[in-house]
Amino acid sequence: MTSPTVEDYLKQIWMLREGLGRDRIPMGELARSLSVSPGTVTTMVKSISEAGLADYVPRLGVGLSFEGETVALRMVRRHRLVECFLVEVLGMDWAEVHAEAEVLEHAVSETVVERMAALMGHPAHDPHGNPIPAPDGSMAGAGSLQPLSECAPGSSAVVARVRQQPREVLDFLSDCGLKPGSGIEVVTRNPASRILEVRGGDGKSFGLSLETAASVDVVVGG
Amino acid sequence: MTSPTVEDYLKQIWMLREGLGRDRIPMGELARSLSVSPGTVTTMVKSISEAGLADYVPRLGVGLSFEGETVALRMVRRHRLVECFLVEVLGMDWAEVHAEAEVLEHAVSETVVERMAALMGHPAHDPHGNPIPAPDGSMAGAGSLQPLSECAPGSSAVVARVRQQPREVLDFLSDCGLKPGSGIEVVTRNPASRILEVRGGDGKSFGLSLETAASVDVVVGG
DNA sequence: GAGTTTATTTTGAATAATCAAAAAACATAA
DNA sequence: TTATGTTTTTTGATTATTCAAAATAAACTC
Repeated sequence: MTSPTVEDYLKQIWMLREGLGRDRIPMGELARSLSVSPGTVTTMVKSISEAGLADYVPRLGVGLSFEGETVALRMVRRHRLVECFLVEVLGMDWAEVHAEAEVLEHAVSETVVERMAALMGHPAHDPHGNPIPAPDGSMAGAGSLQPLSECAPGSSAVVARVRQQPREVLDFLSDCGLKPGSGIEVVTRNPASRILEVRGGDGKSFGLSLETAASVDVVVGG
Repeated sequence: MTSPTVEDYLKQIWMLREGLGRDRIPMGELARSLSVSPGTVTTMVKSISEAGLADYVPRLGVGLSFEGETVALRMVRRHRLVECFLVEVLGMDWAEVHAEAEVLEHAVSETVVERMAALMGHPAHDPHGNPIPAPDGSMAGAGSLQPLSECAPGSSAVVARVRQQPREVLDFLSDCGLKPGSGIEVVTRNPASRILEVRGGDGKSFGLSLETAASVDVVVGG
C-alpha cells in the first residue's frame, strides 16, 4: 500500500508542520528536507494527494488529509520507538540513532514495534525528548516548555527536548551533558555575541550559540 | 550499492546451492523461490552477473562469484541473527519470525546486527537450528546430522535443525515440542504409509509424514 | 509598472524491477 | 526423427521514483 517513499513524504510533511507551526508546507521546503529536487516533490505530492493522503494546493503548498496524518503519526511513533530501542536496549549512542531509525521505521512490523514498546515499558519520549504518539495517534501535550535560548541568566532548568541537529552538534551537547533529563543552569546570556553560557550537572560550564540553544526546550524550575 | 532486491537474489542463490547441493541454480528454481516470473529472473541474473556478483551461464543456471557469496553470507548472517533476536529478546514465536527477518535483514546496519549479536552472546545457531555465519563468512560445520526421516524405530535423538517449512507445519511441530534442542524418540517408521511416529520429551507421541521428517535434522545418540 | 529574482511547475528522460506473452532451445517420447 | 512438452530467453510494456532543464508564476525592487 504506502511505499517507504510515500511514508517518508507524509512523515516529513507532518514534521515540518509540527516544527514550523504552519499548516501548508511549500514545495521547496519539503524538497530540501527530503534531499530531492523540487520538481520531484511537486510530482510526488500531487500523486499522494490524488491518493487521498494529502491536500495539495498548487503554489501554496501541501497539507495532510486525515488518513495521511494517520500514516504520518504511525511513522513518527515507529521512528521514535526505534530510537528509544536502539539507545536503551542496544546501548547505542544518542547521536547516531536517528539515521538508523530512518531506515528501520519502514521495516519493523506492527508486532515488532509494539513488542519493543512493551519491552521498554511504553516510553513516552524518545532519546531526544520528543513525545511518542500512542498507537491511536494521540500525543501527550508538550507541557510548559520554553526554549533554552530565552532563559534568563541565573535560572536553572531541566532539559526536556533537543530538536534535530547535525550529528556533530548532538555529539557536542552530549559531551557537555546536555541531554533530556539533565539539570542545567544559565550562567550568562549575551544577545550581542549570541552566546549563552550554561553550567551542566557536573558543574562545568560551556558556551553555545543562541541558535543552538533555541532548539533545546527546557522546563524552568527552582 | 547492492539493492535489497539484489541482496535477495544472491541470498536465495546461496540458499538453494546449500539446500540442493548443486552448484548452479536453474532459472525456474530461482523464479519459484523468489516468487517472480522466469523472465524477470533471467534479466536480473544477467545484470547481477555483469556486476560481477554472480556467474550466469545461459541455459545452465547461475552460481555465485566470490564477492556475490560474501554479500550472500552477510545477508544470511543478518537474517539468522535477526531471527534469534526476535525470538530471544522480543519473545516472538519461532514460526512467525522468518517473514519479519526477511524484511529486517535489509534494514539493519552492520552496527545494529553486531550489537544484537553481542547482546545475545553471539549465538551460533538461529531458532531453526541453522548455523549463523561469522562476520567473516566462515561457518561452523554441520557435525554429524542425519535426517529424522532416516532414523530407525527405537532410536533416540536430539533435534538439531528444522528446515524452512510452511507456517502451519512449523506451528504443528512447535506444538509437538519438536524444536532444535528437544530430545525425541522414534516409535515407528512406516515407509508404506510414509508416516513416522515420534515421542517428544513430554512423553506424548505424534505422527508426521516422512517428507516433513526429511527436513528435520537430528543428532542420534544413546 | 518594468525588470529582476525566486519558487514552482512542466517536460522529457533515465533507472530499477517487474510482468505477460511470443520465440527459441532443449529434452523426451513415440 | 518427428512431434510434444518444458524451460529459458526475448520482446515490449508498465510502475515508481528520480533528475535536469525549460517554462511559468509570483514576489520584490527600484
